[in-house]
Amino acid sequence: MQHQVPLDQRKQQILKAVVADYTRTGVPVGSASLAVHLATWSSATIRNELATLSEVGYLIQPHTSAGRVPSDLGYRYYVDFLMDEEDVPQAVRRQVDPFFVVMPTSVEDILEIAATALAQAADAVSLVTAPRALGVRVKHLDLVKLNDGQALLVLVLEGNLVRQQALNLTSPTDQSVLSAIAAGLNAVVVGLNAAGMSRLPASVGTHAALERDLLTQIIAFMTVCDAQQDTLILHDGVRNLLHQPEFGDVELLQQVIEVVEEERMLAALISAADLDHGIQIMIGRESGMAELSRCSLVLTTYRAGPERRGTIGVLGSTRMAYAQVGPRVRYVAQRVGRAVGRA
Amino acid sequence: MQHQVPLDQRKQQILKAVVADYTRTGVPVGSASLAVHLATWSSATIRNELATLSEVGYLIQPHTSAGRVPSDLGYRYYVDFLMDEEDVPQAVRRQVDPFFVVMPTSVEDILEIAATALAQAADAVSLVTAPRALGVRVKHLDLVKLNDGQALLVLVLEGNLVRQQALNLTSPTDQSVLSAIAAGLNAVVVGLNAAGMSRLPASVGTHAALERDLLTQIIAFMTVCDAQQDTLILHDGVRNLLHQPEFGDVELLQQVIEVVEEERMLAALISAADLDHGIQIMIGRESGMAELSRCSLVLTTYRAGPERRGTIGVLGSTRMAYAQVGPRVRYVAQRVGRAVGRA
DNA sequence: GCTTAGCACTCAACCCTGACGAGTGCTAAC
DNA sequence: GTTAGCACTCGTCAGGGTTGAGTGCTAAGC
Repeated sequence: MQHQVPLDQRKQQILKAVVADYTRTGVPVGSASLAVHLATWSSATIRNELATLSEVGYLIQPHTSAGRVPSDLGYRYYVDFLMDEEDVPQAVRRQVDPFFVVMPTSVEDILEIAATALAQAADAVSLVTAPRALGVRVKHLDLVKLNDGQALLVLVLEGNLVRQQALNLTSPTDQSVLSAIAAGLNAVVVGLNAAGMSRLPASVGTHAALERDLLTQIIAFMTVCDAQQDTLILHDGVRNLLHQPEFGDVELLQQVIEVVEEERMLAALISAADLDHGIQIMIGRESGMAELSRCSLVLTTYRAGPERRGTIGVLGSTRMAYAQVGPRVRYVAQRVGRAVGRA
Repeated sequence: MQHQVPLDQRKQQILKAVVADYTRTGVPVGSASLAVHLATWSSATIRNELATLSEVGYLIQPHTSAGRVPSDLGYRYYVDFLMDEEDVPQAVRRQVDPFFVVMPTSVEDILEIAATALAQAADAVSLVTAPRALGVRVKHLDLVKLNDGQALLVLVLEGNLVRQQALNLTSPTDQSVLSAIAAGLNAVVVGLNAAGMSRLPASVGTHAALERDLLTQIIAFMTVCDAQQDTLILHDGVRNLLHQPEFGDVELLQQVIEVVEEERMLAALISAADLDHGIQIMIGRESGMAELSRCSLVLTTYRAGPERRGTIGVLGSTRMAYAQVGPRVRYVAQRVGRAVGRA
């Protein structure tokens, strides 16, 4: 594949017009219809330019006598240099905002709401990951006796993220003892993350051995939480793919839905994404997944604090309206960040 | 629509053969191919019988010169009187069982796993509701201070179902006070459901007013949990619909996926289902939802105790293999019930 | 030398047609 | 009551002609 050939002014205008037209109609765009929008030049001139744009790989002709369609590379050039991002329209804001006025208590609830809101706002499949627990601190913990051999650990993390896990008891232990241990741990453990907890000095007291053992199990569980966090992906809006003509082909649709439902593959993709600078857009084959060769991903980070970040974005056709989708993803990301931060 | 016309022996055999053939191939079945299976009669005889079966509404002819397809009513007759349920094959058991050997701690995790397992086992969309919280008892509760005006209630219900909710504090209250109140409530509240809690005598002690107020909020929240429980539906396996020829029509597919993603509508349907006797099968338009006119639901109840029941089942094409799907749904339901019961 | 009108050419999409065949209903004979 | 035979129906499919959108190329114009 060629790479980022520089374009003169006119070629840029034409490429931009092709993208705009094709995004709107979904039909390969020909020189004649371009000549209407770009009245400065005749269709013949445009035809010549289209030919060179095809040669350098920015446009593709589905067949000899068809119009042009932007290639992945063409979209890439458009996104990098030509796109004018559009403001999020009032109508969309009014659609999104209500989702965030009800104040849910848990981060999970917020994320689920966000997925629904974004799917609607971007008319695509939305993807949302939980804020990375790495660095997340314990707010409170509790131990509930299950039976002689087990106790249930209830962890309240920052963001009111509640996690539970069965812990093994080395010997039968009363609820009162468990409560005492929980109280003792709460005194020292609050505000620490997994790393901080493992640096705690050995405890003293009547139940030191048991306490130490439980703490080890708790630290292990927190590490598991960290790892799990990365693979959890909520999604919504598969229905939005269905009314798009490019997914009229059921084969294609099936592949995409399988990837979305499988989550694992998306998780790998998303965690590999480099999100430090605003929005990341992966176009077509750039994702590296054959199944998504006709799809693009628009991802960004939401921030609910210096160390609490998650990923949110959409998966849609390569033909999506990037100029609209980007800002909308950012808009929802901002709402989510704020909501998660409050929680 | 006609209703349940009784059939003689031969018509029953023919109807059964039509259902079997059509379920296998997805193609309207003609008299000739039936004559091969039912060697006792000639194709002409069968043709006559097919004609009467069509007249009474059990079969449908897509067009004049096509074979026959079972109508909703035909499937109903088949399911009620003709179907021989098949044992769940070893292969499927071996596919399902591993899902339930890892012991997750929370009911939610089990349900999610169950959805995946059932989707795979039945090759359809699986639907799982949480066990109804009505009658579910509190195992443990805890109060965590959020800020001067709010505390986080963490409820551990039977089945290690953890629920959290922000409660309002009438006045700024220290964590130590909250812990004391939690301890006091734990002493009286454990083992009670919402109804039982509202019958508690007025408490005494230093924080009686606050405690009373919080208890009211807790009871309100538990009631909300009860209601929410009914509308929560997990689903998995939308991908399984895609490789079925009847959903080659994207229109149809879109409607079905919309209903599944919407959840609300399914929740209404499921809660209306009468599940006291084993398995309930809703065929095509029996569900009353136009969008699902080409789909059937096979639902059953899983039991994790006398008062802890949820619904599990599948949504698939009307052309599904009822004789296989029913037992598989029951099989997974049994596993789920057991797993939830242990939790 | 860049632009553009003109023109021949290409090729998917569409429609029409006829052959095919799966399947039917009816009739008459067994 | 059953069945062989037959005319009939109608969807499917392949072939063929037409259409039209769109191209590339060329030659004339500015």
